[in-house]
Amino acid sequence: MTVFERTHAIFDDEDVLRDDYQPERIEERDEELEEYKAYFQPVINGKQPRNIFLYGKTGVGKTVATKYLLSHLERDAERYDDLDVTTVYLNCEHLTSSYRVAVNLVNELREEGEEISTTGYPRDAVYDMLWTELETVGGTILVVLDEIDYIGDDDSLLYQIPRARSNENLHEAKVGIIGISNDFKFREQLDPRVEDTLCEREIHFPPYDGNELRNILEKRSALAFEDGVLSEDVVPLCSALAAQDRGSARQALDLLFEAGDLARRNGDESVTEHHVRNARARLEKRQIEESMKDLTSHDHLTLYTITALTVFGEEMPVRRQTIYDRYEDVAMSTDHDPLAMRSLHAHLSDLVMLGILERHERNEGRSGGAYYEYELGVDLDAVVTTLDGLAITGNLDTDRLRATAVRQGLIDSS
DNA sequence: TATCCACTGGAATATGTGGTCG
DNA sequence: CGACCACATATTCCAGTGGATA
Repeated sequence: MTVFERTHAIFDDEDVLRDDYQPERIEERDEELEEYKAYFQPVINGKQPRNIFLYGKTGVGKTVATKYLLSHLERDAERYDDLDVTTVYLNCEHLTSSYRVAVNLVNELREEGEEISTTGYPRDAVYDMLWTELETVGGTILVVLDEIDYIGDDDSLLYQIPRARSNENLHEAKVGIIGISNDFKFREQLDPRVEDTLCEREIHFPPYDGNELRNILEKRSALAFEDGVLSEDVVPLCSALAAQDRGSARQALDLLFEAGDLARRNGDESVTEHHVRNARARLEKRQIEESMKDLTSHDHLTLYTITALTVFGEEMPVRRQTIYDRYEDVAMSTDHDPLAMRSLHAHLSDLVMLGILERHERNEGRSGGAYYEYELGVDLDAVVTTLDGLAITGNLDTDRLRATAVRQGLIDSS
């Protein structure tokens, strides 16, 4: 009997498919890079840097292009003795105010161990610290604020930075902001004065089409996979699926990686269309589960309530009052104080925004009035799996939930 | 066409948490 | 310690809303 068997290596270097991989060459973005490069020219000439605003959906090369150009810029600037270029990269994900972004910038610029805490200081004190740090660094400083739309409508920092010199907050340092956003509407919600300065140069990154994605995937897969393990139709399929959806290279690369990973785990010799299709389903499910994990406890209770209503035979979709009645019981049985109706309503709206719930508007006029009806907007299996892993549902019977759902054919029994 | 139902959702305000500073 | 700060969440209050019906 054979105990050990040689497995087939699928990947040569899987890191090439990862999010943080920085390719030697950026594919399919020649025009954008050309434009982008031109906007950096003043920096090399020793002038005040321009503020630049990049926008485009996720996975269309904004961040990769930025990191690529900035690393070249820093390197090329070293050839000039009178030039001192520093870049600071900050991802603003979850930083929902100017204050938080400022705190994170200060910490980014400070030595390890010298960081400040995220609350407690007056706003102006943090801004002063920021000016001090920027002055200490001096020279030309390019601040990249990725996913800047998280900052919402509190844009005072974006107003202050470009004006720091004329307000005598900065003397030595020349600061330029590079704002990156997924959401073009963000621009419109800015204060007009901020929009003027921040968006003085802007570049749009369009989604990739199928052919572009195919080229990108071919270049990457040549490095990532062992020779000959990809069957012919894998790259075209990943490209086509991603192109149909959002035109995101990120998505196409994730799909390719996941397909390879599945093949590896199954001990298969090659990656086939079949793996890609499975990978897609797995990624979708995982994405739903991820999005549900960072919700608040009352979001989870709300979600549990609706799931329970779905599984235990309530007529779907359900109205708010029905949800609320059940929710009160659920909250009590898990040692939570039930929230007021208005708050539950807010949680329902949040879940709708996240696509986890669906909401239908109904209006029965004088006799019935206007109201919403809610139901789950995502795969029931994914919801039950997530709820099962949560601490708050400890004394709720998620096993019975799943068993009942399976019995009713709402979930596959696998 | 005015009415009226059963909500919705904005705004002001309150509460609780985790922090600085003198 | 007490005064103060930022922020996430809740609560309270209530002016709309849109369409079936009298």
